[in-house]
Amino acid sequence: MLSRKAKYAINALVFLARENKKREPIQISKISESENIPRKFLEAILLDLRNAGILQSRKGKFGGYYLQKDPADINMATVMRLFDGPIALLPCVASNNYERCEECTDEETCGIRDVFSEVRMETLRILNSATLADIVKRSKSLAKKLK
Amino acid sequence: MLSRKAKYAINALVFLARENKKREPIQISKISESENIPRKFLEAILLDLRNAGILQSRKGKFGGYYLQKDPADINMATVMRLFDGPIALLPCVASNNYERCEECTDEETCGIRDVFSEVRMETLRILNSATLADIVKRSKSLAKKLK
DNA sequence: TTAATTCCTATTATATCAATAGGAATTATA
DNA sequence: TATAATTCCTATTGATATAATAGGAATTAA
Repeated sequence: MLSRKAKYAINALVFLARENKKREPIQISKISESENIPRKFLEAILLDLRNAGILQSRKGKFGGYYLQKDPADINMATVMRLFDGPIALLPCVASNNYERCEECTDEETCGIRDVFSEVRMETLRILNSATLADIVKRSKSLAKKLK
Repeated sequence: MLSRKAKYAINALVFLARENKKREPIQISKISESENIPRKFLEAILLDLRNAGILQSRKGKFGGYYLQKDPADINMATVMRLFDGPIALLPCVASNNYERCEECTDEETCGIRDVFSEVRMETLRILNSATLADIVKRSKSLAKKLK
């Protein structure tokens, strides 16, 4: 499961992509209320997103947060890695944060690794192409279907 | 990432599928040494697998554990759920353990949910068909390629 | 009776998660 | 320049999960 941090981050980002096309500073409290995220917790999350170069901020009165990049250039894999670490389910199939499994005797012929490497590939295929823009589009398409 | 419990469980099961076709009781210490899993920790894991109906045990002298079912009928999704809970990355896309996301206002048009529902489907497609038999086969096939 | 084993409960140490608290620093504007 | 509104930053907390370990009861084969 995603941590709450990661889920809240995604919700906040999608909110900004959808409601703040002009990229003006939006206050934490505004996002917190709209997306039902505890105020102080969100504060820490947005700070992390800023330090990662995903959000920009303006301090002081009328300050707030806005997207630094185009919504089509921010994807779920990036956000998830930031808060929850590697996407891979085993350290030995991570390609960013690769680590050998301590208990493993022969990585090259490991059938378990083979399976989880496949899982990682498919998961990344989806998460890399799931950008904020894509998610907003999906929402609209779902809303259309319903009416 | 999988917990160590889940990873150790998988390693132990694959070991039994590969090395114990006759399904005789194999002692904890044997599995522990072969697979480099802490003895006492493995003990608890095997007990869980037995309580879940995946392993059988015999007590007393010459006792031990062996597979209860055919290796083709034990898959990764089942084992992972047992130790690490739902496969889904969001509670709202789990179909076994479904739960509404507290903060969510409109599940039906949620683009995030749409993405993670896709991830879950693809992941389960792979994990459901990744049986112990399949994994042993993959190992052999990898070994063949290497020589 | 004994040795070898699983079974079961409790305990521990560490880390992670989910959040809260409080105040410093910054900024717009009246 | 004073003030109100905000982000920035560090520390703390309580709860839960993780990764084990300990010790002995119960069971079984010989």
